[in-house]
Amino acid sequence: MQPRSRTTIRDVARQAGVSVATVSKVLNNRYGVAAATYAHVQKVISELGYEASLVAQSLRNHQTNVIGILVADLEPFSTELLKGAADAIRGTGFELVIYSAGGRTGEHEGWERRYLSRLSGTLIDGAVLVTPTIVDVDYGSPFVAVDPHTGTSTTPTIDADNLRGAHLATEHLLELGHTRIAMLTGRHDLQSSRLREQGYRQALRKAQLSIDEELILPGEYNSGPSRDSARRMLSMSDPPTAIFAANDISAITTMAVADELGLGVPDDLSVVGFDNIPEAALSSPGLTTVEQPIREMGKRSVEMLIELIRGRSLQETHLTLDTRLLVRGSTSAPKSSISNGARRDS
Amino acid sequence: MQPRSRTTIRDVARQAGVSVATVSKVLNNRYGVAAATYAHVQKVISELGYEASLVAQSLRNHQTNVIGILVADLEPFSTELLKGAADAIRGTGFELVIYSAGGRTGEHEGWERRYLSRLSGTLIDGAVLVTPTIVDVDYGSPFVAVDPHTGTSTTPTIDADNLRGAHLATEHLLELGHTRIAMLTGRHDLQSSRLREQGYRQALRKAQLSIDEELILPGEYNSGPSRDSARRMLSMSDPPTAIFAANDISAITTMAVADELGLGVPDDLSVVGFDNIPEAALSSPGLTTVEQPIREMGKRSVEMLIELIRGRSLQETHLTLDTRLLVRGSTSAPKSSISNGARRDS
DNA sequence: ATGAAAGCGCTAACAT
DNA sequence: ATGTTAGCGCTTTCAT
Repeated sequence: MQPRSRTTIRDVARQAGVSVATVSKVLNNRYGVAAATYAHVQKVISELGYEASLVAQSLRNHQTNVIGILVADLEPFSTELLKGAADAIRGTGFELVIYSAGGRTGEHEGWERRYLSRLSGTLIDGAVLVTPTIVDVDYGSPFVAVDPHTGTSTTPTIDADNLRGAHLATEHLLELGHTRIAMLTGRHDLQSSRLREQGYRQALRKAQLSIDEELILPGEYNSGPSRDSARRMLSMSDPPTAIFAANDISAITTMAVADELGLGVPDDLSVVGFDNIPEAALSSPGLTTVEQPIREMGKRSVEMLIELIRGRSLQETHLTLDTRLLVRGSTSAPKSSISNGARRDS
Repeated sequence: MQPRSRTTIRDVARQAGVSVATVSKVLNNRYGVAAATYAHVQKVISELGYEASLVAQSLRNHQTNVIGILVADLEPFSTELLKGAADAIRGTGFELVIYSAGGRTGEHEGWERRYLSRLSGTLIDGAVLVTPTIVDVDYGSPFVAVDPHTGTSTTPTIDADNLRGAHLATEHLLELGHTRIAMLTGRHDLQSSRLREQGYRQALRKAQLSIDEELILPGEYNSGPSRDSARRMLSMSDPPTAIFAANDISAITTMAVADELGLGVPDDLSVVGFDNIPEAALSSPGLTTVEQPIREMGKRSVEMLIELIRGRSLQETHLTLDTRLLVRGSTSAPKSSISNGARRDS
């Protein structure tokens, strides 16, 4: 019933009455095969439905034409990035395989290391690492980091202008007249998170507003912690009139919490997110957010990687893509702005 | 600067002053190694940061403890499914790699065949195939199909109760009093699509309503075609008061088109989708839809596959999971129901 | 307890 | 034009 094992090049050779070397030549379009033999071997190959084993080829050759992309988990950000990467791979002659650590990254600092060591040099020619924890390691084959944990390094890196984005978001709220602006921060181990908080602080300072540390609570880029923190903020005796969340997941969660507490967005509370994941446009009201060109980041990372694999040197090793503010319905002037008149003065 | 190539078992052996066989024994916790030697080799391994090459191991062993999941593209459905699969893999001792054909499946009927032939028997112990075109092939290693193109086969298959789901959706609209109910169909090459259309037709027939073929237009499970068809429907002289879309993407697109045409949902038009992708809850108004337990499908498919890999026989080879109607804000009684009085009579 | 050697499926250098 | 052979990194007999 079941064939004992997969068809190998030897099965083809035997069936065609030639040597394995000849079959290999046919497979790889090498010269030195008579036209008749070539055709005959081709015929046998398709009859048997034979495909060369990627593994055996990988072990033998050192070019595999496969690139890997490692993500910590499959959430909207990484999914969008994967789409961009998949787009970029088309027509390059490379194939893409994806490894997801399945959110277990907390358990192992350096989760990506194990994967990469096992794969590089053989199965894949290089890899894109999304939010890697370690970057200054020699993995034996080229790689590109997207939104890494640490800032400066010699590793080719792609990120978005987190500092400026956070600045824009906060300024937007300031311009609307808000003065009590809270922040839901991200994952402190990630550079992007630290920069977003920094941008927020800078904008407030620039506006001569004192920073109330009680209004800076952890969101962890995640729904659970964001829910708790949002609830705490909105239950304060003097709650903020606006919240800048470090990513869209946190922002959308915040809107849900506001709704549960009977607060209207944007009338009673303005909310700004960061990322512009597809869900941001669909929420109600639409979420004002800082757009990161996520797909573009995926695309660029693959392009950079292919350059490296081809042995070419990169024009720039650190690519920071622009962010921009996208105003939707979740922000407006605070109701109280009339009573305190703060904005009028400026 | 760059080490010439990756660290191999021979490097470890040389460095530790033992043979490769001994290193291999240490790696695989085999007996027959003195405690002192064991410890020493371990030390060298970690000093060198050595990890065994997956490829070489795969070639040698025939068990790899890696399972593959092949998707045609990364859209919300497959992404949710991947999450379910990633959840299920945890703690099983297997790893998961994902291959995305990147939407190029239209070009090659049987796209999955090539991948699978190249990988099975070596790199992966088995695979989950999402919406595969061909199913009755022997790929040399076990696989499970999710939502395949063809219906009956001996291949282990997972799908949801598409027929019943479509029936429920249509009945819901009928109960609300709609009589002009249009349908945006799916991809005709997929079984799920044909069953959803069939469920719709059955429900109408059961309600003694004649089926107006002009109200059945293609959506292709995709945004572009859905947009065109929705526009056409809603511009008719006698437009439908409700639309059942074969998936949520089509449904959400339909709502956007209604909005553009100045029609309110659900006041002027009721919309029902299918799938309950995360976006369905976020749209405004929330989308009434038929819930498919997508993550559960991913989870079950992995579980089935592991059973097969372990050589156990399956309790049931065709698993059809339940679907249920999820009523949100996008459906209501038609405004015209008062004037035509159709509902009052029933 | 340790090591030498064969072989997984394939390709490439080197015969013939 | 075709075949023989070595070897990619690893595991596993089978000697020692």
